[in-house]
Amino acid sequence: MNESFKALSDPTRRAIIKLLRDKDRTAGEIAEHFQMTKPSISHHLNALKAAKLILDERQGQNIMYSLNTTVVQEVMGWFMDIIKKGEDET
Amino acid sequence: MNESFKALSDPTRRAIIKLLRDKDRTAGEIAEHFQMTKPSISHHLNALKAAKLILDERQGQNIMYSLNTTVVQEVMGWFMDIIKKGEDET
DNA sequence: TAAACATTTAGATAATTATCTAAATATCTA
DNA sequence: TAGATATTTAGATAATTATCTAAATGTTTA
Repeated sequence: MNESFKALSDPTRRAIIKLLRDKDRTAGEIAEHFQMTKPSISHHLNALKAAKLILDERQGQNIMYSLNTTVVQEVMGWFMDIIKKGEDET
Repeated sequence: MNESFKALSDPTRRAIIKLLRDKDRTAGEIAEHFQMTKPSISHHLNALKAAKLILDERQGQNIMYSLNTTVVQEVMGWFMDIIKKGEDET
């Protein structure tokens, strides 16, 4: 969970997640959306991968990245937990 | 929003939020829960305050901190947005 | 008003991280 | 198999951040 929060603390990485929300994309396609070198994007992809927020699969020359919605939901659960407590105080 | 995510990337700060979920607490009460100096906790409280995730109000000698659930919900909304997209793809 | 208490601010240091360039790895195609 | 393409890894550097001690600020009470 800590890895996830750390991964999400960077705006570039959150933007990558939003890109992957729509459809799976290769590392190159992802990199195109940013004014940053490919190695830097690769570094960010690694952080997201370490947190299991995204999944990678090689497809020929490309590596296709996809969103791991399960883990996104897990993190969202942390927030739900914060919000919901207090409800049962009635 | 970036401030919020940055603030949430630290485990101490997330623990502080969980403490405030149950009830409002003074800076001293919060500090008691951690093996860390009060200035360090103050630094973390500042980060949370900068993100508007918590609110502070002086009460005599103490400063009482409380959770700003509105902002917590806003951040949770970011996750909802990630998850919900794809639903309307049917 | 002086002493005590609660908290923050300032300044220093060590650790982490974001980014770059250069080089390595993996795959495809001619 | 050689060259082209896609991506990552390595190594360096600059910026950010977490933490500490010491000092300052604000409040209460005797």
